[in-house]
Amino acid sequence: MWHLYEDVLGDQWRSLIYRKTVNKLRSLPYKVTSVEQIREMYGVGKSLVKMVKEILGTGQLQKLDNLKAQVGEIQVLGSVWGIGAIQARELYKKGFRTVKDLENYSSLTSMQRMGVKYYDDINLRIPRDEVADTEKFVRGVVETLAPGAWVNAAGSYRRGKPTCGDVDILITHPDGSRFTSLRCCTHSSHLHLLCSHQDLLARLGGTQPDMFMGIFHFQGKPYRRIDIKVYPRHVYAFALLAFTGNDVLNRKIRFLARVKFGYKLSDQGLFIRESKKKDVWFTESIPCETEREIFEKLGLDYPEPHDRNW
DNA sequence: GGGCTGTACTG
DNA sequence: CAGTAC
DNA sequence: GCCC
Repeated sequence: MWHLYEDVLGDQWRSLIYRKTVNKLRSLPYKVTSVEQIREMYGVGKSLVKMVKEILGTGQLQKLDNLKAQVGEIQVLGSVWGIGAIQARELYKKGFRTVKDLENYSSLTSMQRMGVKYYDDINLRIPRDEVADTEKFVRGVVETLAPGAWVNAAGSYRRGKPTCGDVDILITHPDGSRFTSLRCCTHSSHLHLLCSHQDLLARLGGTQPDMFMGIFHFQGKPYRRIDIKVYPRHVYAFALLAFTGNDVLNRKIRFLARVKFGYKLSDQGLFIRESKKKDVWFTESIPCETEREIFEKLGLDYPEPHDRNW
């Protein structure tokens, strides 16, 4: 249901609530059999209780069935990488119905084109072993470019998930002076190094040289979504935290950082908000070498990556 | 009623 | 800027 | 959607 709100209706807030609630109920140590078990839960209000009640009673949810019927084929369009709710509806209006319909449509962005081309592969889950192999492979390539560099697969892989939706790789170098050579990793010239192994298919996004978002083809496996990002060492802990996620955890701690401390937390640091009269600006980042330090600065217990699946 | 993370890309 | 993605 |  939250997919519907995300991909078709473009209601990110309902989508978020539904997703959070499903995860919440799923993570309970018992199976929900009565609404009394959830009535008091924070973040579960009248509407959700009602929905759960209906599901428990009838085994289905009318609202969802109606929605599905209404939305029909638009959802498929909205589930393409690079196509959001608005474009999905636009395309539907123009007569497109399936992903295949989009194959020869010229007015797609490069991201959408790739999303269409590899639609089936991209939507497959990736076994974590394969992510580990990919990480190892990238590490090998990077090592030849900048010996001593750190290469870590983040994302759901790092959170210990058995399968992943994409591969998210972070790179840094403990020696700052080596960093410049490292940034080349995401430059097209060095992506060619990866390409020469017939593994990296295409470059996309990021004129900024330290990020790559694209498609990866590895060892005859299906085509996979991969992000590679290069960060300077002094920011690495923040990047690792941000791209390990999950996103709900990020939002939670960023929100807390702001309202409780007046901080701004992002993948590039922890900044103190300064203001004088109307002007607001931020300080240099509070230095943190490790994720643990970041949590400490925010007065939070350190959660292991596998405890960040919110 | 208004906020709900913060950042960067494309077009 | 809107739209999309992470 | 929920919470303030």
